[in-house]
Amino acid sequence: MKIFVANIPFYVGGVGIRQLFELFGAVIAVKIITEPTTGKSKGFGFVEMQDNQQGLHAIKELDGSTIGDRDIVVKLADQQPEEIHVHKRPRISLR
DNA sequence: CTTGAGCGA
Repeated sequence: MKIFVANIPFYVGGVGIRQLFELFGAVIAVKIITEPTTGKSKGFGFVEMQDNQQGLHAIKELDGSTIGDRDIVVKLADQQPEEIHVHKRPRISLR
């Protein structure tokens, strides 16, 4: 499941957020949105978690929690991944 | 552009 995280302090990067969510389960990917030019964090990002239950649990526990000086916002992302089938076959293309 | 609402290329 995909999770939207906002109000992240600018000095906090992907690793920090990852560690936070790994407290609740396996994290597939973390993406902090950054300014392409400067590379500075926009203060929000996305976390994708393996298990939906753990994801919901993470949202429940982490939303409103405080990192440094800011209360972060954690909710379900608008656009969820296509489908969560455990048997994701690799897409092979031979050249 | 020493900046804080919002959902990414």
